Amino acid sequence: MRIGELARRAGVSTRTLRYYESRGLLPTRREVNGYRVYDDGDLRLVEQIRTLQDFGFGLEETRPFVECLRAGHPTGDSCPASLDVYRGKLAELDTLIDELRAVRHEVGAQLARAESDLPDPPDPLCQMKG
Amino acid sequence: MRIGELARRAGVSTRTLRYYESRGLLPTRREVNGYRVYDDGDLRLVEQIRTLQDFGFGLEETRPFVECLRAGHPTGDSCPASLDVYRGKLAELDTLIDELRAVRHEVGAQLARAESDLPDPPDPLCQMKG
DNA sequence: CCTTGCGTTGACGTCGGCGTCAAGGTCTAG
DNA sequence: CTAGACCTTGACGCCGACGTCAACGCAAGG
Repeated sequence: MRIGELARRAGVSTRTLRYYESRGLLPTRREVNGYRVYDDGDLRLVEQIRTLQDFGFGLEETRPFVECLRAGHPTGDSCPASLDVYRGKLAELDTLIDELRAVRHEVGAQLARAESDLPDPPDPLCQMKG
Repeated sequence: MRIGELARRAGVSTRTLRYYESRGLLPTRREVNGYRVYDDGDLRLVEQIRTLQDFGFGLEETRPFVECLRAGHPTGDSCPASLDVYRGKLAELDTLIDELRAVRHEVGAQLARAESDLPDPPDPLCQMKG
């Protein structure tokens, strides 16, 4: 399989695949003419990367998973290093969510205060008259 | 007051102030020699911008607040446009928080599954022997 | 021979909010 | 006169994950 087919099957662009390769996440096997050649294992690598990316992982954070798969393990998270990344991400998410909730609370309070200072323009069809 | 003093009092860099000006958020009054000149009202503008930025608002989102202040209103959120930004941000935060919680749930599940498949290396001082 | 559809590398563009020079002008104190 | 502390504009750098374009090679069909 060449880069175009892998791209189609993985649902990414060829540019993305070349970028992953430049980051050392994909192997660099070539045909005689210089074309990149891939197999189903490489498809799994890309799928693993995409899954994690969709979760908001940075590319570097996917590296342990990729290396785990390339080492022959059944899944990308069959290795301790991957689990550490999971744990780190959980902590990061917890922190972030807490911060966002605090901000949400703040903004909500500001909105409430501002709304009470400046009551919104009354409905013209249902205006209070006295 | 000139740019350096405003920067100190607002706790930002002069670069930041010039950037705000380039975005049309700060006025462009000058002394005879070309130096920028500011007053306390401008300090309030910068403080308003910083407050919102700390909440995660983009610069463009601070514009209604800034214009509201510059229009002479007592606070940046004394205008309907500002309230709309508040409301939009609240919706955005709610969506984002929900997404992050979903991701957190997913990642947590993956970690649990992977940990059960690959129990962590037992404590070397308390290793099971039989 | 020519087109079509693949592939290749290299390099610049994107987005936000500035940081960080570079090269110069202005004003004040000594 | 000079040092220094301030100011000016302009322009490139940064981060991440690519998009997009240029200019070219390779292979097959008509």
